[in-house]
Amino acid sequence: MGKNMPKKEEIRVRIAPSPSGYLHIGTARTALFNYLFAKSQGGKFVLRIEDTDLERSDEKFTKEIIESLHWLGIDYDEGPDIDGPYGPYRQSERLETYKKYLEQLLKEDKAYYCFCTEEELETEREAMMKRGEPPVYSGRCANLNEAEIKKFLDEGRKPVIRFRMPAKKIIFEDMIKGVLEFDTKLIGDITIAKNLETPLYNFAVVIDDETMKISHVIRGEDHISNTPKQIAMILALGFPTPKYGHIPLTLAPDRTKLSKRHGATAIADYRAMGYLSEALLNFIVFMGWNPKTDQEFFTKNELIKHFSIANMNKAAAIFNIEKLNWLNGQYIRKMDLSELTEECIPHLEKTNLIGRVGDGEWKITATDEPIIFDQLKKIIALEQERLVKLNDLSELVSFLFKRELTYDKQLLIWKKMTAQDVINHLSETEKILAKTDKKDFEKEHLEEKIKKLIEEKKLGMGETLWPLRVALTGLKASPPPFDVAEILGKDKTLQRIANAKSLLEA
RNA sequence: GGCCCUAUCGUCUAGUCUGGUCUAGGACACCACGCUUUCAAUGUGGUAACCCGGGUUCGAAUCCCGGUGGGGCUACCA
Repeated sequence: MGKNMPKKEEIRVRIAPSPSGYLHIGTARTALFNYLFAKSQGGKFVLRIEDTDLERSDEKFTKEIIESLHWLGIDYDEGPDIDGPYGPYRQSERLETYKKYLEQLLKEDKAYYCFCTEEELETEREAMMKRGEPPVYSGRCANLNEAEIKKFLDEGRKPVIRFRMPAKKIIFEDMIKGVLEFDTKLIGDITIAKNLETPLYNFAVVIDDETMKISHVIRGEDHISNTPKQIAMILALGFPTPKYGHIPLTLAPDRTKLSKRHGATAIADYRAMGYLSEALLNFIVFMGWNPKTDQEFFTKNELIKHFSIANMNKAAAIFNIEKLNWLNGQYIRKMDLSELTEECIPHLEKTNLIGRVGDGEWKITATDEPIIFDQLKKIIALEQERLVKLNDLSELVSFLFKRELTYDKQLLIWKKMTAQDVINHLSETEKILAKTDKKDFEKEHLEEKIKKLIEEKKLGMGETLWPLRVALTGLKASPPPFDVAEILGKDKTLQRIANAKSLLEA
């Protein structure tokens, strides 16, 4: 490499959530695309916390955002908790910087103080809309003289700072949407700060993106209309313009912006429901992007390898939970059993089926019996191919943890059997099981024995297996009886069969 | 109201730039069948879409124009 080669401009992108709520699906998706864009090109991804609105910001949300991002594996290179060369990464800690540029703009007469009250502006806007005009600021305070200013100040009015919007066409090429054109006359002089110490969004973004050397601004398309405002300020400040890419929004099934009213919208909600982060990531990326092949499963590294912003869609996508569920089930099935068990244990604890008594030791809440990891693993194996999301688990396996099963005795009866038939069939299997050694109480062995019995005595599969299964589970849908018997163990298995028989006799 | 974005199965989408190979492909969901003691998983098959109207062209999902639908923005929020 020649020493005189110009250094290639570093790719730096960011997400800039405001800590006024949990990390939202939409924000996470924007973060993912930024992350993939950066990582696929050796760039840097930064997290910036936009907490200029102190009223609505809360540190607990900053923490939560960081945690959710971490859980998803969307790792940033610089952020509030990972220092870098362009920090600090919270807007509330960058006030000096904004002030400096605010003063510059004021001094150069590219911004001015506006004394209009919110009420005055409101009525003005309404009137303009009524007349079918774009609701732009009238410019009433654009050229105030000293006496007028003094008068307003004496009235006790608190001014805001407005940017003097030059009248021009602003054209930029969006990486996703193509060439976009705006007329600033329709925008007018926008407010950029409440005062020197409290900048407003559009201004703070411009300063931060420049001072953090952001090369590409990739964000939701709800920001398209902010872009000309920001470019106008960039031009006034003499900054270089970053490249823009506006990604389509994700919508709820009713085609409106995803919100609380539609149910879960926070990443943390999905985590709590037992969605796997890999599945969620895989799902989210497919709303708006696709590899142009039939491949549907992607690891994070594969995504990095295959991602291209040119493959992004232009239209909004609707959040389809059915597909997420399917994907999550697929990921669960492919998961290593020990790992899956680790993930599942907190859900069993949360529903109080088991309680932790020590390191790697639990006890069954209903019976006080101890249970170890390997036993839990067997239980998870039972449901691995049935699970859609982890918090469905407890309901599926609770029959294993109960002291006694309660169910309708009619459930024991297979098709046209009589109660006596069922008792007889249960007795046959009971005999075989009673003769089986405790250490041979293992599903393959049991299956072999019982199927042999069925064949020899011509008992019928359904007639034998259905009552047995119900006796052991109390459920009309469950895993096979052999698997259940192994987990239950000889004593409980026999006990449950006896219970079923007495239930029928009653 | 104004400005902007957008439009292929119910949903996610391929195909649109470079018109014919598209009687429009894949996936989810749904339905049927097979396997099966039940559920699940799995296998096979099926239903299902180019928003509408003009134009250009031998030929349009693809190009052009006009509608319509959906979405976003229009704050002293971000």
